[in-house]
Formats: sequence, C-alpha cells, structure tokens
Amino acid sequence: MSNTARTIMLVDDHAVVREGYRAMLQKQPGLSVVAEASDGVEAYRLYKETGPDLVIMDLSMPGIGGIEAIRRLRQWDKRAKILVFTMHQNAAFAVQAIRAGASGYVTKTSPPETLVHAVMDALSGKIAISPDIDHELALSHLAGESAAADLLTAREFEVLRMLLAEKTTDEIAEALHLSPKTVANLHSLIKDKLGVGTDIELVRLALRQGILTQVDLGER
Amino acid sequence: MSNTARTIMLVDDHAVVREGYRAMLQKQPGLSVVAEASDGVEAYRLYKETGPDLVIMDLSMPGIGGIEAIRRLRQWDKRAKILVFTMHQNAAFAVQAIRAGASGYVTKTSPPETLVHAVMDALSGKIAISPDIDHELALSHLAGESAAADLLTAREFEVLRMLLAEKTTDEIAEALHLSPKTVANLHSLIKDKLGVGTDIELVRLALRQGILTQVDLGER
DNA sequence: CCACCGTCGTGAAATTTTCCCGGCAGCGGC
DNA sequence: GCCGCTGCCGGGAAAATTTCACGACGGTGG
Repeated sequence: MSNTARTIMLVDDHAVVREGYRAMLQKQPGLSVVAEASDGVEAYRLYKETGPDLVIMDLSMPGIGGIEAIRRLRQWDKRAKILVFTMHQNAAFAVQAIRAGASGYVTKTSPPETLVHAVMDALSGKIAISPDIDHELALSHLAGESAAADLLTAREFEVLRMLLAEKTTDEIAEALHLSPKTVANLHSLIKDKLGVGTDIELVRLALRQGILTQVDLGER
Repeated sequence: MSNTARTIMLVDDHAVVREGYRAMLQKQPGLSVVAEASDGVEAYRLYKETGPDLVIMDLSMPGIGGIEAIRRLRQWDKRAKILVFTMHQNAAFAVQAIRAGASGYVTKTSPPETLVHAVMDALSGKIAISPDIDHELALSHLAGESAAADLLTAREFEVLRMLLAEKTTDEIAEALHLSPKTVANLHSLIKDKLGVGTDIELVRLALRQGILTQVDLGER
C-alpha cells in the first residue's frame, strides 16, 4: 500500500458540514481533503480535475440530487468510490444510492468513529452501511413493504409521479393522452397495489420511499 | 462590554455539524463553545447547568423539535438568546421560530460569514435573519399565502392535523366525537379556505407551512 | 396457437365531495 | 334585551369521484 495520503473530495451544500468533515478527517492520519463542492455539477467538474481516491457525498443538494450525481460520476469513472453521508435515515434512499453505485451509506447522526470507519472501509473496497440503516432495511423487509417501483408497472409509476406532482386527474389525462377515466382507474389501482386507502397515505409512502423528496414539494 | 469570552452552546443532532460549528467559531476571537447537546431535552438540561450567552440550535431534532425546545428555554430564562441555524429554507419555519422566541434564523446553506455575523448580532441583542429567508418571506407575502393557522378556526385546524396524521374520515369523527358528515364538511371547507383542490396539494401545503414535518411522516 | 400480462377504456353501482341549508351557542354593540 | 355576526354541528340532495366488473387489443413466451 502506498504511504502517500489518500485524497478525498467533499460534496455537501452546507458549508458548516464541510467544515465538520474537515475537522473530523484531519484527526485521521493519511487522509487529505483535496476538493470541496457544493452541488452535483460542481462535484462532477472537480472530480475530473482532481481525481480523488474517495468522494464523500450528501444526497440532498440543489440542482441534480446526490443520486444522480453518483450515477454521473460512476459513468465517467467506473471505479469511483463514493461514500454517501446524509441525514436521511431511510432504507429506500440507501438502496437507491447503492444501486447508483455508492460504496457506502452512513447517516449524519452516526458518531464520528462510524464515519471514519466507513471511509476506511470504502477506501479498501468494502461496502459500508451504518447500523441504523441496516436496522431500517431489516424493518422494511419484515414489514413486507416492497419498493413501490417494483410493485408498479412503468405506466402506473408514471401516473403516480404525476399525481404527486401535477394537479388534477384531467391534467394528467391530457399530458399522457389518456382518458380521464383511465387515470382515475390507475389512481385507484395504484392505491390498491400499494395498500393505502387515502391520498394522504399515498404521499407519506412516496416520501418514505424517496419517490417524492422534500425539495420536490414545499421548500421552494 | 466585558472582555471575557462569550459562551456558546451548540444544539444539533448531527455530530459532524457540531464539529463544523466549532471549526467556524474557533476562528473568531472572544467566543467559546462551552456545551454541546444533540436533542431538545439535553439542551434544556445543559442550559440550566452552563447558562451560556448564546445558543445555536437546529430545528429538526429527535424527540421534542427545535421550536418546542426554544419555547422551553425561553420559559426557563426569559432572556435566553437563541440563534436558529437550520437547513430549512422556509419562511413559515422562521416565523414559528421567531414567535417562539428565537433571536435569529440562518440557513445552513449560508456562507460562514453570515453565521458569524448572525452570532455577533444575536449577542448584541439584534435579530438576525439570513437574506434567503428575507426573500422567502417577501415571496410568500407577494403570493398572498397566509399561514394556514391564521385562516382556519381552531376546530378546523384540529381536523386538518388529524387528516394529515390519522387515516379515515370515520376515525377522526370518532376521535373527535363528531358525525362523519361533519368531518367531511370540515375537510371540504378546509381545502376551500386554503385554496387547494386535492388532498395531495393539501399535504404539500402543510409541509411548506411546517404543520407537518418530515419526521411526522415517512422517515421513521 | 394460446395463455398471460400490461394497457386502455366503458358502464354502472357505491361512495365521497361539495354546496346549500337551518339550528345553536357565544360575543360585542346598541 | 335584542340584533347581527361568527364559529360549530349536521341534514339533504346533487355532483363528482372512486371502485369494481368487464371487454378489447397488442406483445411475449411457452
């Protein structure tokens, strides 16, 4: 193993968090932060420029989100190592991140040692998942709550996304060139497949599963 | 003015963020971090113990949320200075925080200088609002979007909260000792008053206004 | 070829949403 | 007291919707 420092890039839209990373990683010998980005596109640019050994990335960011950023980085460099470090204690997000090519998923509530361990694991090629997410994953399995994306057909998922984003049944019908009646049928079928009774439950489920994110909704 | 260091307590459930605060504040002479808490009740306990000059507090925390924590701190010490530092770029939250007794509201996306300035302002008794929230406030005024809590009567608000939390109309009716018919009428009236057409829009509005928070929903 | 699945739509029944209504209680003004 | 106003509670009926059963069509795979 080389004894030069391993290089790290930080990606987080909150300056205070990046400061925190630095403070925590500085204590660790053999690590060196070589770049910082505050959003996905900047991360992409800086990765190509500096080619760090590891990227530590948040998920919730302006512009392209973290998941999409991971995907693009891995497309550019198939061997990029990306450790997700996020506030979302949510198994669905973790699954999405790993599928997109992340090497690990650690929540921000974890103690500093967990992050350091995960960094080491990721650098040595292991996949690191923080314990709370392991627990989450186990829970959602036990609850039999499969991912909505798997239960629904492509068409149904499309309608679901529009239901959550757009407004009325009629608007969706027009956008998708369907009869309003069909949209209503789909809407009903979706709720049935997902096992929810009301639209409100539907939104909550979508939030949990990361189909809808907070930024899509309220927070302008 | 005394030339002893001003004391600060940090409240945030993410260890990495607390590290970030420290790193940013350390560069500033005359400030000293004397306590750290990771949730509302711990903050309350430590405040009584250490009596800091200023509290820097996040809003989204496990257990009692930040707003409630502010309220309790101010109840214990009417002159407590509390600076909210949060990821929520949301005017409704800012209004709630200030009403609860906060001395300022700064978002985590702000550059470090903004935090430092806000700390100084808060220490000298001024109320500091970060520019993006000012802008948000102006926007929501222009949009004529008044707070839901002001538009609705107490009863209506009660039903709204239950609609967002509970399940069916019938369950709410029973919990509130009302006829299902009345709940349905209220439900309709609420949507009318709030100017939304569908339940999904209702949830989104509630999220924006901070009536519902993410922790109430999905993220278990 | 045939069975199966996803897609799209119709029709009709069941349910919900909406709108309009009246009664009742509290509250301030005259 | 009396009046007007507002909030609260529900009934009734029309309108819209959700739900369910059903059929058609194209693709896919055994």
